[in-house]
Amino acid sequence: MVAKKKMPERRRRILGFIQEFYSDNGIPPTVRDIQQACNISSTSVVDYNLRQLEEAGYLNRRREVARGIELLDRDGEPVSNAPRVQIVGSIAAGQPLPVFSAEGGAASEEFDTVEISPDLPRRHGKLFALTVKGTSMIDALIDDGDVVVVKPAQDASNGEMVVAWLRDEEEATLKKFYLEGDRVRLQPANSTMQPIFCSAGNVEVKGKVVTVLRKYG
Amino acid sequence: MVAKKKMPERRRRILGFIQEFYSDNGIPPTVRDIQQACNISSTSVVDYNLRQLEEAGYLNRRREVARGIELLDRDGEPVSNAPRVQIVGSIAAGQPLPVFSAEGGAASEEFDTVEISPDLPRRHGKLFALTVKGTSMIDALIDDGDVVVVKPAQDASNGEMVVAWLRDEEEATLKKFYLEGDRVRLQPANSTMQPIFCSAGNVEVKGKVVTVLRKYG
DNA sequence: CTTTCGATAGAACAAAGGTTTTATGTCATC
DNA sequence: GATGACATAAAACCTTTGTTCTATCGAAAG
Repeated sequence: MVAKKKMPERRRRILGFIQEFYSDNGIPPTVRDIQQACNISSTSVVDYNLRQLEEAGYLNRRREVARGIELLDRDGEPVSNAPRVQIVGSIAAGQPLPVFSAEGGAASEEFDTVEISPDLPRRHGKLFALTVKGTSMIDALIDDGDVVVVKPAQDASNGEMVVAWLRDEEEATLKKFYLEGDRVRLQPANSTMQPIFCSAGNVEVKGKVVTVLRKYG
Repeated sequence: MVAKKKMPERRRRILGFIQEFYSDNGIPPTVRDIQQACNISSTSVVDYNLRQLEEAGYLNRRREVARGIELLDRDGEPVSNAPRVQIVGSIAAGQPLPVFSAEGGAASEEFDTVEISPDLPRRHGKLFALTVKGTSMIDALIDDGDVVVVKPAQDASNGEMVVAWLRDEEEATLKKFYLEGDRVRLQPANSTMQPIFCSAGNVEVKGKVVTVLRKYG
């Protein structure tokens, strides 16, 4: 059994950045890209850390090739070049949502991600994902364990599926959004279920649902 | 309307090579990679042709960046190398399923396809997809218009989500499969719904559900 | 207190890779 | 035969980018 030491903070950050950069740009970052993004003073430090990461099996470096960094998965296989979005937290009735740092501040140390279709970020830009806990979204045809991919937004047009935060109830939910006069109708995706009505002031749109990912098996 | 002249052979070759190289290596080729692969005597010739291709909208060059070639599709959007699966038909209660030509003969050029995550074919091999018509699958958390990605199979292990054909009822459905003695329990994904029981002989497994795709907006 | 080791720095070097410059060849057109 | 767009060459040039060298620092080990 290979001992798994805890990875230094900076190293983890580097790994995350490579992932993000590759998703965003379709090509791996250079040593200096990493240096800049992670506030590292010298390229040699980046090189040092990359060597460590390579030895630990997290990546592969093609020598004598520019941008030769290749991320590996846990089986040592090259990671797919499909874009990935971060799972920034979970959503469940009654639980507060995680803070949305759409800008992706220096925070976000967890690099739990899901692979998505390349056309999603192309069409919608920056995205994030939430894990659904529990079956409270069952009326939106979303099951426990499903992952919801969301585009950040503060408002919505009628008929769009949104992540809505109900202030009074202190509850997050996924519903279709309809503004009707001074109140909002939140319609479950499931046509056999009844809508929720509440005052416009009570509804805070957090984002629009782009897709749902469900794992079988 | 922009006149579309026929592209010189060499240029077509270059374009093809870039595509192939990127698929194989996960990073775009350098000017010199192209030069070598296409038997071109000088990098300047490659550069010249790349400029032509860029002007014609086939690709994008990020200046002052190594390996900055980015292929574009007909809409001028970055091309995706994500795999696609064919939508071979639709599934709805009471309707026969389309014939499964798992081998996917040379026929069927006309079919719609959906883009999927690269890890799906990597894990499951050859796949196909079905459009869900109507809300009869609502108990499986699958809505009208959803697309179900399926791996061909003739049998299933307990707990797997399958495309099942019920002989007597002449009905296709999506359920979790459980063989219990001489009968089969078909359990909806939705835990609030009741299972269906029927004789093992009445159930014909057509495939295992790998994922569900739902479009919002 | 010294040694050792992981981690960080700064600077320079060297190879890779994008771009430019200048020259040549081809072919259709007038 | 001259003209000009189009394509090809060879070689140099210079920025980007990977790599190396040497030095420092703190914490754990002896």
